[in-house]
Amino acid sequence: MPDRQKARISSRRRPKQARSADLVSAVLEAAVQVLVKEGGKRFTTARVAERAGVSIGSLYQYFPNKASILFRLQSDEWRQTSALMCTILEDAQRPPLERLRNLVHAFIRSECDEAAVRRALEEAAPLYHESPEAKEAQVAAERSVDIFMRAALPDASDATRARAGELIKTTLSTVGKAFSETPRTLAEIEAYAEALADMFCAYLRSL
Amino acid sequence: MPDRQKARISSRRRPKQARSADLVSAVLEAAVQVLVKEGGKRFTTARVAERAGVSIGSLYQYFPNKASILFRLQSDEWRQTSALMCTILEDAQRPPLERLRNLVHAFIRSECDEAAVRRALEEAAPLYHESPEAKEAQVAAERSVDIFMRAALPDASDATRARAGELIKTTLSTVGKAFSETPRTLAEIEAYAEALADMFCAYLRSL
Amino acid sequence: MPDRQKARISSRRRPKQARSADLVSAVLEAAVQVLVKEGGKRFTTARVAERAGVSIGSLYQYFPNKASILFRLQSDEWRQTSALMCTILEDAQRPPLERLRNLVHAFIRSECDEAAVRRALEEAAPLYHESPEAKEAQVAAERSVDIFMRAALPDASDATRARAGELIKTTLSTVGKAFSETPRTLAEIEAYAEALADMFCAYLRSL
Amino acid sequence: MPDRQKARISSRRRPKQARSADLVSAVLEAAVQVLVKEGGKRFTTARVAERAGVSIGSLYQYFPNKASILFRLQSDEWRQTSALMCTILEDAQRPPLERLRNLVHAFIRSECDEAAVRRALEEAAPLYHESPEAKEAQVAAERSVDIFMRAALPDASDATRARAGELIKTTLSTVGKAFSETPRTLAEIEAYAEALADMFCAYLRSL
DNA sequence: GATGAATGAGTGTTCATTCAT
DNA sequence: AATGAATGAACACTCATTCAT
Repeated sequence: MPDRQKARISSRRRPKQARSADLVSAVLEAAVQVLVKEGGKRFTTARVAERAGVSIGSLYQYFPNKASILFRLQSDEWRQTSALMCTILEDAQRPPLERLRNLVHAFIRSECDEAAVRRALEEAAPLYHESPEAKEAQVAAERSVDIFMRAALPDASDATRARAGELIKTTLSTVGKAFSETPRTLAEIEAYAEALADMFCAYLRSL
Repeated sequence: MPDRQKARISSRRRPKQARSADLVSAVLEAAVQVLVKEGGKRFTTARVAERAGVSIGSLYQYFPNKASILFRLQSDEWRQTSALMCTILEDAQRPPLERLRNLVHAFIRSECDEAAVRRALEEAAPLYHESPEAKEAQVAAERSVDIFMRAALPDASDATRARAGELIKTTLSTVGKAFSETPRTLAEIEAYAEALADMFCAYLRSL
Repeated sequence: MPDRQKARISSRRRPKQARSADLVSAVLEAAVQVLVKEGGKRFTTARVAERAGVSIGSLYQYFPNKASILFRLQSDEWRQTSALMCTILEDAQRPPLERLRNLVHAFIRSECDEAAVRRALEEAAPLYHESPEAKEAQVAAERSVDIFMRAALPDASDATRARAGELIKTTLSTVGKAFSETPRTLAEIEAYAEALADMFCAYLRSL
Repeated sequence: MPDRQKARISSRRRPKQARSADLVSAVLEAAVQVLVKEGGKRFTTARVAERAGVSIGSLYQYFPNKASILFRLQSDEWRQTSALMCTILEDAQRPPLERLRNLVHAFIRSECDEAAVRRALEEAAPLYHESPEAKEAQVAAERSVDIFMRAALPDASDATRARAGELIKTTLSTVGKAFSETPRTLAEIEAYAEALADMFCAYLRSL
């Protein structure tokens, strides 16, 4: 279907799609603002549309319902975090455990940055862990972790490696989330990340 | 009917408390059912009252508002978990790392048992981390952890010990929560708990 | 019916009735307190009963409904005010216009004293102007006014006298009410009463 | 249908305002009906919306809360009454006391007309004496009264004039209100207004 | 395509009153 | 007679979503 392809290729320049992209990003930015300034309970479509300078009707043209806005916010965040993880974990220049240590620091820092939005997001809606878009990013991250684990535990069995990878991934993300729930100083962040990295390294070395 | 009489005798002494206790527990049970069967979004005072076979008015006689029901559910759970932790951690019979391993297993199992309610609870309301009742249980748990850490890391500095204790506590609770979010087989539970315990032990040994 | 009379005569000493009188007055006092401290909107039977140290059931034994409490408060006040008016107006010692001047002063002062209760009373319920008990007191006051008017306007026609009496009565009560709506200093009270009395005297002299 | 077209043309210019004005006036009319037919206690937003043929949601689009409806009714009335007073009092053609007499008659008549709504209004809510809109009208009326009093009492001191003006204003409004509380015949209205005017004139002449 | 007025089901909560004990 | 737990109708107000223009 060449037409379709043409459309896709040229899409970025077509005025409608450009406009819709503007609208979508305006809505998303507004959503973040509403979330942070008003809290999850006061996160309403009307308020988002108003702050975005867009009519509710238009908002509903691009987002089928309120959940889809929150959902989109969440998967965007996931995508960013995944990209970060991939970049650091795949840095073949450095030895595995140093990469892991870097990852932990970067991740904890990034969690603390995004804490306000994340908190409001959770307050506003049940979290959408199962979204297809989120899955995509997760798969990429998963692959990076696998590659990393193979480098870190070259001699372990596949099962051990999988379990350890899973555990580290979960620990990093949930502990990072919990830690960032309270506002932290830079020093606290570094100290906590260091301890967490210590734990991971000790664990990997023990396997 | 001697049983009945006994019951009568003991309830006649404190008729109010007994009746109100019935009502309170009926409401709490109903709340759990509504939470699990309908989800957090459909958790309404009316639905809880109806399922409890109680009028809304009566519900509001014992719970000042909707949040207080959720809150109560949560702090009851907290109390149980804390008690469990204290019991295991303070078991001076066993060496520290064995106690830790036992704790991890018990905790993960208990998290999986309570997963449905917990999930719905989070969906229904921002979690009430700061409740005085919850605090009390937390303080007891904290103390147990301190005692345990002193046994596990007798030679470490106070700062190291505190940080390690904090990290293990957070990791156990958040990872347990995340793990229990998806339904698990017994085998999965055991394997995961074992890996987590391994990580903790490796960490403590490394300090 | 002698039995009935006996009962009536001894009523004050019979323990039951004494108790009920206590209860009634406790409720009425509590009602005033609730009215003043909580405002008309928060004037509920439960709150009144609680402050009176009485069960709601008992309250309802003596007052058929919430309105009847407010109603009773109101007619008690009316009775007091009427008594005051009668006393002053019928004071044959003084010339009519002096009596009128005294009445105006006394009335305005008394209105200012009772302002808080009156305001809350109005806020709590539509006023019960038509109560039989209130009527009784009003009739007595009416009679005093008539007597007074005859003394003040001996030569006027009955119609004129009736109209003037009616007008002065209404003016005194409504203007007094309006004036006392805002808190006043003693000096303000005296000045206002003086002006009002001036107006009445000028009016009566002109007839 | 030229009339229709004219209407259309003028409404097309401000379609929002025209429609919203319709809705607002429909709600206000419905509010008056509910107030008069059902009484202040049964004055609910739902009933008003229903009688106005409008959804509750729409009602709340134009009135932020129940009080605002009552409030609007009240201030509209105030505005009308103020305009009436200004017109009559500032009529420099006639001598002051004749203007006053005219005012009293007009005012009492208007009070009797509006009695039903006013009564229900009072029953429905504590009166909103302090509204900014009401204030505006009151200020205009105040000014008219000042001008009038200067014409009526050119030689009195400022203090005397102020007090007399205040007293007459209060008396007229409160007595008018009380008088109109009961349904009256035209003859009664005239007679009462005459007596009231007599009292005012006698008072002013006496100063 | 864009708008935003209109909708109305749904929410948490109160409180006058009843009635079994 | 006294109690106070139980009732449930009623309320003000919100907000996701639709659809006529």
